[in-house]
Amino acid sequence: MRSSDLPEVRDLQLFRSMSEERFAELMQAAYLQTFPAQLDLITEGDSADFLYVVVEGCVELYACWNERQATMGMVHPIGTFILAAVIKDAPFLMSARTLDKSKILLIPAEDVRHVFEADSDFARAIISELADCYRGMVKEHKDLKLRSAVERLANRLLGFEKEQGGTGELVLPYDKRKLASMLGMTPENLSRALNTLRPYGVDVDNNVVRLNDMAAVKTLAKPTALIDDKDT
Amino acid sequence: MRSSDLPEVRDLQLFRSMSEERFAELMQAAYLQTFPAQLDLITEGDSADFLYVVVEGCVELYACWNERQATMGMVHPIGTFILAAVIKDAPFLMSARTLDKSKILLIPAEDVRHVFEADSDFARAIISELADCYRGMVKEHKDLKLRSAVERLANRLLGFEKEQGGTGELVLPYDKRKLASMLGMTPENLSRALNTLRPYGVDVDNNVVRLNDMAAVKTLAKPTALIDDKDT
DNA sequence: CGTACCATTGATCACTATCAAGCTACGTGG
DNA sequence: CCACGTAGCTTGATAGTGATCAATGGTACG
Repeated sequence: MRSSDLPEVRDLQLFRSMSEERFAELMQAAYLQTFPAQLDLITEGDSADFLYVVVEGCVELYACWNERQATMGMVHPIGTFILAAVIKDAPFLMSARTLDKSKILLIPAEDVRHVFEADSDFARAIISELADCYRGMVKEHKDLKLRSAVERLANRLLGFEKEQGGTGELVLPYDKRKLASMLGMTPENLSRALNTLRPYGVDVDNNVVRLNDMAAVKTLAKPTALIDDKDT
Repeated sequence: MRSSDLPEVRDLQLFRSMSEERFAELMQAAYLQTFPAQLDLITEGDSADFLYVVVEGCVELYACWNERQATMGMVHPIGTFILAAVIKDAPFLMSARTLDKSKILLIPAEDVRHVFEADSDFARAIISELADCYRGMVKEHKDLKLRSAVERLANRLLGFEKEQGGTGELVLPYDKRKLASMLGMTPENLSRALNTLRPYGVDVDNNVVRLNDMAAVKTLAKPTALIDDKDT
């Protein structure tokens, strides 16, 4: 791998402030690989051999316990996952699988740890990334702990609508089945929750949702920056 | 504040690897203050002026939304909180209040950010701390998303029993009311959940719990390092 | 054209929250 | 020392929320 192959990766917040040499050192041992959809990349409990960077496609993070399974998050280009496990050299707490055919960069964990010991700019970038991950997880936790299923759904719809341009219309970015798991409910329940929202001007046509009465949805959803904003 | 005043703080993982000068620099502007019980220290949404270190006592982290409230975690000596907000210079996602009378060290956020820019050892220590916080939150989230209330309770009891010496007996470290909120349920429900566990050899006497049949509880609780272990 | 998978709906059940009442322990003030 | 109020815990009754099971219809893909 040469660094020139991946300007988008070089441009990641995480790598932007590194020196060219360090970046080259990291990339030298890295693999860029294309995986088919629905392929298991890592399994929780395994040890962290690589840092993963999603370059194309989409990766689902999920967790299992006692035959149950829950989606913990989605990773889109350009994003990394399992940074914390790599840093701590600790077992993964989550599993990951491709959702679509995906191009993924694998950076040996050893090298990441080595470079972060040597390059304090990289160390600072990691801090920023980890702090973001932490705050994201806190928000997810608040969402689940403080809201009902319908409230979570309404807020998520508002979020999708905003990030898709604020046209009052949105496309569900995943299967309803996946979406349900993300929201911490069953597919049947998601179906009913969408019906519950119809009186609030929410019209569903397959994976297209129209929000005809944003005010009503917001009154129900009560979105707040401290849970629903990606940044802040 | 002089650094010699607080050997325990100096011994924190977070500060251990700093040079004496850097540590002195941090401590110079810091306040060590004693607060009464039930005092609000920070409110979610506020901006991060200080990094907090609990030296004595106990602090509850909690979050609110739409008149609802949930305990997000507890901080015991010697532990820090809201590190991520300080680093990112972002608003708090959680509120904090003292549970008991508590001695707390307040380090100006400005200084923390300054020192972490200058001292790469400190930066690395922050990485380790943040990674721990992140992984802790992932575990909390898995716990809530994958388990029922009784399962969460059973696992928590096993955790308390282990950290209190593994004698088969444990003292509930908080009010049942708080414990319920930590576990994501109502006090009434906690009461009933404890009754549900009686057939599994769980005897409750006020805040003392005896586990007379560890095997039975474990069969129900199915504890796993990937959710229930503090380390790993 | 059939198979497989997803989404929806209905019926039912399990779990959790809410509301109300009563109990106990504790601290205060008479 | 006792009466009282307060707060925390428990229990019962009930309602609400979400999960499970089963059946159906639609759609994509081979």
